[in-house]
Amino acid sequence: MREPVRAIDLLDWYDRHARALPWRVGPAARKAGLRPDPYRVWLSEIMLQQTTVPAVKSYFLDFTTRWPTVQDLAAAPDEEVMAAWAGLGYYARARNLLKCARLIAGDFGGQFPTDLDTLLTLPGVGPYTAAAVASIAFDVPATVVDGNVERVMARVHDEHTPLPTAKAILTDYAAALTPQDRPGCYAQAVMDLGATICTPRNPACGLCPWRKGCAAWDAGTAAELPKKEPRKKKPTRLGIAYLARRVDGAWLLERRPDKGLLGGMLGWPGSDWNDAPKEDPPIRAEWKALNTEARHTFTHFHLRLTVKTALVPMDRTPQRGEFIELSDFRPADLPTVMRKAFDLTQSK
DNA sequence: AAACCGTGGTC
DNA sequence: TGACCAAGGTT
Repeated sequence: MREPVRAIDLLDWYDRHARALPWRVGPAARKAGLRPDPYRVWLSEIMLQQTTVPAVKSYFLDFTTRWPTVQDLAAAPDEEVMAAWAGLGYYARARNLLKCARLIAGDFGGQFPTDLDTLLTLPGVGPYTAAAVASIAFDVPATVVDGNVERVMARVHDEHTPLPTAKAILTDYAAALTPQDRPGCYAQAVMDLGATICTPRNPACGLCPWRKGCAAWDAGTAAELPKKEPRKKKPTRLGIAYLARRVDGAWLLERRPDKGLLGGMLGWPGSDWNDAPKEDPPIRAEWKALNTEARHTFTHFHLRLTVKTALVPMDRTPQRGEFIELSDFRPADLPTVMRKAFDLTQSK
């Protein structure tokens, strides 16, 4: 007979093994009555959407240093925030981040709502993030369901239904376990368990506080759960990027429209990305293709980008984009694919 | 409701 | 190289 899985056992484990993270108030301090700043909880949760903890850390420190409060962030210019987000990916998050910050600073008097329904109305805040903010910042007993929780629940219940079909049942399992006491610590504890013990590969079941209640442990199936529907193969698309350098060192760049891929970000003028991209240089010049192409993989396709360069005189006007002075140009402000193209012009 | 939306690490 | 994976949300 298997023992029941209980929140209290996970909380005891969390009290001893909680990860120290820049946005986290640890279990001891929380027991003393401390809670994290809701602004920092919200900001970290947006950054952590489909993004690893190591990738987020430096961005979180940079954002909270430059914009310590939601009012500071709300007052920041769009371009500065987009540049600060560059490299983190999923740029709609940054656009929604600003929308949300301005909404909170304006309509909400600077205070984040504490209830799920209101949180869900905020741009960029879905079921996971609403539950995370409610529980972690306010100790509302809401249930977080992220990839970690799905994996832990699939294993505890030895659920073989593949995702995403299994999402609803796994959510029910997770909700049934959420305690009324210390829901904020509990939410972080399940995710810590998934991140450090109940990992996708080679789970450390020997160290798991829930092993005695885990159906997959009994069945020996932990490592193969959760099941997932097979993914589609990514097609390869081709493209051309035009990197024009003016004789004074300025670079020709173009702000991308808010909608679509890399929306709102700075980038090199270029062709569409498809099977047969058309030549469409942004300024009259002698273009030379580099011998190496920039390769980059997006969420749903591979890109092979031909990089063309040209040196142009001071008095020539571009048809698209605008020249940015060398002193104002930082490659780190570009999304990664654009930075890769730039890096190719700097090598050798 | 399936498709779209980034990136870096790992195996 | 390539496939998989990571604290999802929007349309």
